[in-house]
Amino acid sequence: MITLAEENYLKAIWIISLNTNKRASTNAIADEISTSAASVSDMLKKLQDKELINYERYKGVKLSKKGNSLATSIIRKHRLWETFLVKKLAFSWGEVHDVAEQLEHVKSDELVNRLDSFLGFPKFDPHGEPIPTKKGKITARNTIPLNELQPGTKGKVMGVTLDEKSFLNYLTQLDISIGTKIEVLEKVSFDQSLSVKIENTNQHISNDVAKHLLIKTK
Amino acid sequence: MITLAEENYLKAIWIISLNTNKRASTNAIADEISTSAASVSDMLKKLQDKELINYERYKGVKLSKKGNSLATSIIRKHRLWETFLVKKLAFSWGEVHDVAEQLEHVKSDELVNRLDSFLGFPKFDPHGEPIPTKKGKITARNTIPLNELQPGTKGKVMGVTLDEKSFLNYLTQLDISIGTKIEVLEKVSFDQSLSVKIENTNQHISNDVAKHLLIKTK
DNA sequence: AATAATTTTTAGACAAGACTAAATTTTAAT
DNA sequence: ATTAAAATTTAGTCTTGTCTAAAAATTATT
Repeated sequence: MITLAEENYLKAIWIISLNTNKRASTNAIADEISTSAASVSDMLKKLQDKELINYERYKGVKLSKKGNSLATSIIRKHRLWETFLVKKLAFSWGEVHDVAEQLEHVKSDELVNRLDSFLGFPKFDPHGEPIPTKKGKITARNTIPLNELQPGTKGKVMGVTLDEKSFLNYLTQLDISIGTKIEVLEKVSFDQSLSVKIENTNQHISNDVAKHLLIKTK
Repeated sequence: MITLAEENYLKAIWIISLNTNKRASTNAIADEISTSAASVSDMLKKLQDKELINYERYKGVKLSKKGNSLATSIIRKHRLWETFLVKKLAFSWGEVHDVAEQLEHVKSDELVNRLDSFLGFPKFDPHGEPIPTKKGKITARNTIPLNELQPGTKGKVMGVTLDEKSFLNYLTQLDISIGTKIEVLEKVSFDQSLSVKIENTNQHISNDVAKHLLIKTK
């Protein structure tokens, strides 16, 4: 049986590996999970014993096949629940994360699969992140971060890559959500900030915001 | 902050007090929660410190106002989730208990209230048990256990008072569910078993089964 | 290549919640 | 009213997951 704490570690390692493609370091995990490096070290040993990760002292970790499939299923649950909360219970973007963080740990394959079916087997969650299938397959997104777009390009917002309340609230303020049409007008080379047209009104946004917005240019 | 274990204890005490109307004994709690009496003793002290119960050594416990309101909200969550599972995800009676047992511990008032609204503010769960409102109000049922009915009486099954897989599966086998019409034909005084007519076919059921079936005689 | 800085691990404690065995209190039975 | 039985509590351990401080290993810097 896998514990709640173990699940959170697996998820953290999964997320870090996704963003960096390297072995996850002890400190990175400690950071992701908001705990001490010592606690991480302890836990890594336990996960190693259970063969959920591939761990060498001082060298960081990688998920094992078993560990990866478990982590993927947690991500699947998290994103399905977020979809449920937004689509069915009318929560807004910013509010769902904490609740989904709890719901993702409910253990029942039957439940997840029925929820999946109830939602119509969605491929992406409300943030635009792909939802792994029952078998662990993840649909690739053909999108590009807004900050990499050339001036003059038009596209549609397909997702975000940062799940933070303050960020999502700011987007709401800018009138940006999934599906919003956006056009890059000008790029300031000094600070990489962008002038953009959002649904016919001009706005100026920082590179920090732009890099977390996923755009499909068709 | 209240822990998961504490929530389970409060719920156990709530359930025992409901059935007996007396102070809950240490052993009864240990039984309900499948743990040792020693563990219960330990926990009661902690709950006392938090003023969630009213506890005197060797005298059993009663929920405090605060404890009762917390327990009620857990029951509310449990029954709302069971309703969701059956009504929206098409689970059957017998399957929902274990999953609801996990879901009831998810912490978010917003979630519960939206779920309640999504389900149309149901007053009873799939087993016929009343669902406490947001304010803790519990609708009384005007029903009577089947074993207390006189021969010749007709009624409708409104609920069950035992949430056990084997029991619920047996009911399915007998073709009994919420809303089923039932008529008491004869009562065997030796073992209190009953001859009943269920949707036009005659069946014979034990007192043990009958006492857990709630009937509305109109 | 030697030293400094950083990262990671080990050692030792602690809190929550559980257990078994033993002691104590209450209740039942003679 | 004693004694026997049952219920409850206390004492002492154990596991999980966390922490701080100190030690060890790795990486960076001069």
